[in-house]
Amino acid sequence: MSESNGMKTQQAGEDTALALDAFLPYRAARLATALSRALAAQYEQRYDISVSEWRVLVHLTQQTEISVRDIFTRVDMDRARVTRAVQRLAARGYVSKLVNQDDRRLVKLALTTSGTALASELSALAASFEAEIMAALPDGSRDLLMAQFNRIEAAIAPSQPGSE
Amino acid sequence: MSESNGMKTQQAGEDTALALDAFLPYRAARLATALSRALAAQYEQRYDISVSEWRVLVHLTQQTEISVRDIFTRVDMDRARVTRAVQRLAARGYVSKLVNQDDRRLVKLALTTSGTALASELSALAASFEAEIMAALPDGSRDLLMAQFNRIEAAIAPSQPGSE
DNA sequence: CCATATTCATTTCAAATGAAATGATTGTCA
DNA sequence: TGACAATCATTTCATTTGAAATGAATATGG
Repeated sequence: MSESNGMKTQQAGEDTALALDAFLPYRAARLATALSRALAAQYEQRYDISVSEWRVLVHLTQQTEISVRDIFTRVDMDRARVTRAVQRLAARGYVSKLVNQDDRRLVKLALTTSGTALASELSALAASFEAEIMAALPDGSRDLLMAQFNRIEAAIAPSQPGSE
Repeated sequence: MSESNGMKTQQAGEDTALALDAFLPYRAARLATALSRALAAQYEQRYDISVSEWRVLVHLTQQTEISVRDIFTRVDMDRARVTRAVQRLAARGYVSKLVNQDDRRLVKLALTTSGTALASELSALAASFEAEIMAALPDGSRDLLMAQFNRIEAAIAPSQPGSE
């Protein structure tokens, strides 16, 4: 680097300073990546599963015979990401992918036997990971947090452009 | 697609099902991207500023004469991301970049006059964005949320491998 | 019916990302 | 002092990402 420059610099006035540490969007992002990293550390190498794949697996645990669209509309991933996660899972035999004969544009996804087994292990891991964290919070924190999250998401949604 | 396959599929047992909608890491990630997207929609095209750049700008608002390291250790971005955000901001005259003469490995970052002006506008935008959301929550929710976030992050940290 | 629009899943392509390599500088300690 | 380690910012490179293009299938409306 060598850009000796003569630009004037200036300290921001106190009035305009935003407290980043108390700014919700920033803190939410920081929390999310911290949680995601810590959890992923527990399964990524052990099971060779990415976050995207994990989400698809868990989603298939809740509902089977489902399409790519069903997943990405519910799971905060775009089409491409779901498609790619499913490809990797199918290639490894965890997920079966069939054409829906009622509407041949749709794909019919389901866990295979080994996929079900894997999802069970991952779910157990995830549950205990979360339990460990919640243990550090007062009772009832989980419900309170979820209620707050719901309200925040609801407050954002209205101004959002149509979901697609 | 044509992989007609004969894999057996199987519905996961109820006992192993994880409620994704009540799973903290997932909900935190969903909340974070929703907030980030909604906020970014307000400044990205208008000011042509990315999320990374926004974070660097706001951080420089809090503390000036700072190094790349100072930022990425506090702001949940890796070195490369900070370096690149700073490059773009410097190229556009919002940030000045000088060599720290006390330790010539370090860079000395500061907002320029126009950078300060931009940061002020962005901070105001961010504050009102957040205020609008918090208005939808009961009084005291912000402090409660921050306290919960702090506790959760603290609960994660111990098991984390060294910060680098 | 046929033409056109719409809805899916996938692929393409450019941009963003982050881990590791690099080069420059400073610290350490024998 | 002089070798070696450590630290910092940047760059490199392979991977991931997501917006838009594509192709296939279905819906719609004349």
